[in-house]
Amino acid sequence: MAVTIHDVARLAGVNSSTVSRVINGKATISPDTKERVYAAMKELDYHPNSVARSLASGLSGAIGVVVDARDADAFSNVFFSRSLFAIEKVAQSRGYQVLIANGAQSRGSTIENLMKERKVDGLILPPTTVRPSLMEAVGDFPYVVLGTPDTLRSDTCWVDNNNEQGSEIAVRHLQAMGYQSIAYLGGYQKRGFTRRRVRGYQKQLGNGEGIVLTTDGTVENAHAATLAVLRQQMRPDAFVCNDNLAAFGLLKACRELGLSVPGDVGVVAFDNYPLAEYTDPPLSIVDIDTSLLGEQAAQLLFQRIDTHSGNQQIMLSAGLIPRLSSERKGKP
Amino acid sequence: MAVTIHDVARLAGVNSSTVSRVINGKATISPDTKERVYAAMKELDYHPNSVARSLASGLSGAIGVVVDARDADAFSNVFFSRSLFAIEKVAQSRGYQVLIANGAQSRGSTIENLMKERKVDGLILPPTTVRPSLMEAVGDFPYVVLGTPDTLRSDTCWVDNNNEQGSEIAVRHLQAMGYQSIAYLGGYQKRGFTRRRVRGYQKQLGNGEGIVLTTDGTVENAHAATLAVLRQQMRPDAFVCNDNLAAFGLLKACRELGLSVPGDVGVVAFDNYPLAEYTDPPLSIVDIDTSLLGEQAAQLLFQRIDTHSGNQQIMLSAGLIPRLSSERKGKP
DNA sequence: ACTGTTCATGCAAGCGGTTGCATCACCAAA
DNA sequence: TTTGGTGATGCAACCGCTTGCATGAACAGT
Repeated sequence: MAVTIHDVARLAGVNSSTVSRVINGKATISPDTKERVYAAMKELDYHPNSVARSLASGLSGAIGVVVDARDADAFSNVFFSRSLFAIEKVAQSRGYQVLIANGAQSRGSTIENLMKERKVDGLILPPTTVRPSLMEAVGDFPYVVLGTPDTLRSDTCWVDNNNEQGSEIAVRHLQAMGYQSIAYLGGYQKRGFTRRRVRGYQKQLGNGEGIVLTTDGTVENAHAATLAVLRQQMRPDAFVCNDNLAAFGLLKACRELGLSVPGDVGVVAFDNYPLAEYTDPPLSIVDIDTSLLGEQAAQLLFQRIDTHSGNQQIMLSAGLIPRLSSERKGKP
Repeated sequence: MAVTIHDVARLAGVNSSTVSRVINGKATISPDTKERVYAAMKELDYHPNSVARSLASGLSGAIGVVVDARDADAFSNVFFSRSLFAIEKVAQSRGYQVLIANGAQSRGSTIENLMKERKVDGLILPPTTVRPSLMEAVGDFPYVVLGTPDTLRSDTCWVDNNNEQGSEIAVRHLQAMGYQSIAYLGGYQKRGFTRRRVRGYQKQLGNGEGIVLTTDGTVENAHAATLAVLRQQMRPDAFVCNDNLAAFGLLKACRELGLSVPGDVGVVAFDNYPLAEYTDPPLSIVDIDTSLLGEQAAQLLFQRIDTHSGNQQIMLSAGLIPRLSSERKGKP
């Protein structure tokens, strides 16, 4: 049916193993033969069957990226999507495919199947999936966690940004701009990265200080929570927001109460969504280079696939993008 | 190394072909044998090697989703991400893997390689990739276009939402709310879906009417363009925006000029981004069910994979979600 | 001229499944 | 009993490529 390596070999007058060697370039082949083989391949429009290759070589030629997405919008999360973009880029440059799988909507164990059925040569996992039971099943199969796993083990390989430090620079910035009563808004405390952000916030403020407003992650919730707090006598004059959605809720509450941002209230939010620059006022952001995160994760994964070693933890620093929302207190 | 079907066969005291038949369930096997085989599989923790399976069966067990993404944020595009989510769901229910590939950042022809190297059994393509040259190479390989291809051919299978009708309901709604001079804001005219939206807008207005503001798709551009137009003597009193970003630019311009939205200016935008509900004012939206779009595309693709027939074009209608931004003219 | 290397290539055994055909036991119908 | 059918299973080829080992030619060293 399709053109095979044997057809090429026949046309070039050589053995199929020679053709294979030409394709893979890992043997000495006479220039003359090489040329004939290339000509034959071109003439027949030959494309090697990647499945047969995988079977013979024992490598699937794909890596898997697992997401823990319950609803459709989880995929549009910039963290995931930018990382994915970068991962795909690295994979493509290595001739690898990227396979995505939603860990949340499967019945069985997606991850185990992906590895045990040899569908992928390595995995990029979200921290939520990393539990002892899984780790046992995984064994020394190459994987990298995109984020910090809750159960820290020295043999787990991960890439994350420094959430604690991100909060610290946010708080420091707000303090430098003259804000004195800084609250932390948002996020499920269940999530590891949120806990770390809160910890960084508290650390920077000094012991026991601070107000942490926990929300369920929705804009409404952030709106309601801040509305309540801002009505109090001793209201905070600045907020570090766990994400852009929380900031949106906050901005809305400020508008409703006639509080000016900046001036009355300073705001810094995590994650540089495309729209963050265009809110009213533009949001100051703790920026995380999620592309770089993805790139590093992919590179680390390939290193592990190649060498079955290279156990590393990579922590990237967050940067601050100051915009109007955190301008000096009392200015307008 | 790994457990194979032969190991299972040996333990169960049968031939490997019997084990294969048990796994695939497409032959009569005595209950007794079946049980022994299952027991052996469980005992050895056997997982069939999907690569070997693919080779023997001639099916890769994966579908490919191609994106045309130049920058990292293209992946976070709700259109893409919600569709992808739905596609993955359908694929998973069929035991298929989803492989993503960026058509824009590859050197060679991603699409051709994906099919010719047998990496996928079918493809979901963006309309931008559908050119005659490719179609020839594709032959009768199963694929579905997610969007309307520019070069319409009756044998091309696609799923799209009705962009013309989307504009029409937007205009009709604004008219019903008392707005009289409605402009269309945004979008590269190069993109097919934008052209269709503009066409629908013009059609609903009647011949030759209307103002179309073309932008490069950025918020800045939309901002600048609307700022200029709104300063004119005879300014439009409403806008249909090609996307949420354009609406953001518009809202900013209105704020700066002291125009109230709604009241002075009415706004309806395409695409229901999560934040659209929380802008100031909340945006009225032409809503496209991208999840459904993805689901239909995947189902259609599987139908074609199964039967190599089922040539269809599916067009879904858009709906309107009225919010504050298009409230009655002159109200406040 | 003889032997040891090196280079280029062929041979054939896998990789781990699937599947058409053959086989055999068992049972019903003639 | 003979014949035909049917259900359960084995045999072995095959899917298309990779790779260790064998072979033979060419060449250099002595």
